Amino acid sequence: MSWTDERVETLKKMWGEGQSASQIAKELGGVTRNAVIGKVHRLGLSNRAGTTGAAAKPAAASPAPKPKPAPKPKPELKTKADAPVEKEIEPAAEPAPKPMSAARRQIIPAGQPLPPQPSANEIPAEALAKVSEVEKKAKRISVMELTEKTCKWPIGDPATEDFWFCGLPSQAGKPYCEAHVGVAFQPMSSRRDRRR
DNA sequence: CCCTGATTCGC
DNA sequence: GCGAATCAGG
Repeated sequence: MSWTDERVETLKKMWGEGQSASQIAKELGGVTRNAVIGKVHRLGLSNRAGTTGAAAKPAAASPAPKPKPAPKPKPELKTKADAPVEKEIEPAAEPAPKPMSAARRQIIPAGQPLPPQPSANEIPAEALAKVSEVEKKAKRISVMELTEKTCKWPIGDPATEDFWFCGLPSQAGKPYCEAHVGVAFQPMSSRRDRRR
């Protein structure tokens, strides 16, 4: 497989959405995550808004600081009719005030306890914030799509259609993604350390 | 062991 | 330019 325009586009899009290299590779097919990562680097778009595994690398001590300008403006591509090019979503910019749709707007019914939904008890505000942030990127997968490797954090009210699972990649063994593990497994004494 | 991205280097 | 192998880390 070669990096056609389309494939590169998909790569950019997904990478921008925060998808992992392996997920992108899987989506594209015919390539491994290494290929994806390699391409990402060659394209100059490496760092994203916070990665999981090993992001920031010293990159050795190369005395050749290469600033990467290359904004790479994209010339308008006009074909027959104005095809709805694409809806580039702004990467981690601002928190975007909850654009909740009417459906999702549904307020929590007082009485029926929602799923695990942390009783907002002693959960660190930052953790909760992280969760709500993550929920925006959630894949919204159905129960059928859950695997050993997807976050099984339920979002919404199971009694309505307004329900889905996070679906983001879960970490080894754990049933939830990083963010949800944070609020799911609160030791006993909430926070303690904090880095970054 | 699962996963993540980063880097290297032969092709 | 490409990407497997390797590295480094969670």
